[in-house]
Amino acid sequence: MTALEVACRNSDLPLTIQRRVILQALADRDDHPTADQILRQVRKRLPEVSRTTVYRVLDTLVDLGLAVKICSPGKGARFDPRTDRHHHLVCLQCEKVMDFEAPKLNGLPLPDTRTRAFDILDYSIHFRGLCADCKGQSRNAQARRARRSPTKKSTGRAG
Amino acid sequence: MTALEVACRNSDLPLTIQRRVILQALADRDDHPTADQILRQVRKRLPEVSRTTVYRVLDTLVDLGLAVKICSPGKGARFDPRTDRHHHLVCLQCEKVMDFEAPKLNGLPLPDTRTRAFDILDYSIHFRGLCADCKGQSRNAQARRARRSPTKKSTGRAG
DNA sequence: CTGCCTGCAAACGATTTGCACCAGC
DNA sequence: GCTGGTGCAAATCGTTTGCAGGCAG
Repeated sequence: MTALEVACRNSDLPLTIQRRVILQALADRDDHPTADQILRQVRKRLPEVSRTTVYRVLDTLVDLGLAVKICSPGKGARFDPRTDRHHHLVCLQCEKVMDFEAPKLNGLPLPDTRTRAFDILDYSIHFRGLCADCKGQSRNAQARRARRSPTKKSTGRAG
Repeated sequence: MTALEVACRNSDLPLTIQRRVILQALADRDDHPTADQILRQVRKRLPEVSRTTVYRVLDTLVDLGLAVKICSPGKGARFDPRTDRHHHLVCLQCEKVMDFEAPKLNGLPLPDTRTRAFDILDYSIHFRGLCADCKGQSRNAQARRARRSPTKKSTGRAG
């Protein structure tokens, strides 16, 4: 938790209780929670905390480099307490995002983007697929199809 | 545009004007537009089209495998007409997402996720950094800091 | 003709904003 | 004590839903 103190001092930011507790709540999880999930967890310690503050503080933590807002297919923003290089398993069906360690993939050469005038600072690989919970069920399209016409037995594409 | 006809026939879906035009609008861009951006573009051809329909059709196109909902750090869902393997440059500041070709990175071995019970179907690499427009300006944190206290000259961390 | 798709508007959920008060430095 | 962070509630933005009529097959 010293990292927060250092970062706040460096940036001339007051070190509030909320910032402490929210960072702690985030650090305690590895499931890339949304702001609302953090809110619920934070309220166990600080029942008074407002949703607004959670949003603002999470934003601040990202600024400070203590957290990362991850890329996800869903609608709610999600945060990751890990700022080191790591990768993700993204379920195409339930949109869950899991951390995935693949040391062999941590040393890829950063491609040359000079022609694009883009400064690459880091990378992460998104492995898209189906998580354990979803893979048993059915594929994306099939699920939706079924939902739309439950009585009609779809002919093909069972594979 | 035949792909849409085939897909609709395969799935017993009517081939509506809206589906044609929305897919065309998406296919015409490579900037991973949001539903709203698509809406604006589609209305040039079909002024009557409703926002709802755009959302629904984009969803359908994803089902049909004619588009992909991409992972992005922003709040609005974004769609990609490309379904083949490719990678992305993600600007940490403006949250723009650009396609990035890196043939050398298209053949990575899919890691073994049996222990995680996760079926990997594909992957894509997110290169995070600063785009041309943003890199001249300032780093993420600095930009926000400046916005908060415009008069105060931040000391350090220029690197 | 029949059913699904579309358009409308309202519901809904996530996030932001303005303002008064309180806490950290 | 001053500054700016926080809490509240309302505004805003993105997305979804229920229903009536239109169009593709």
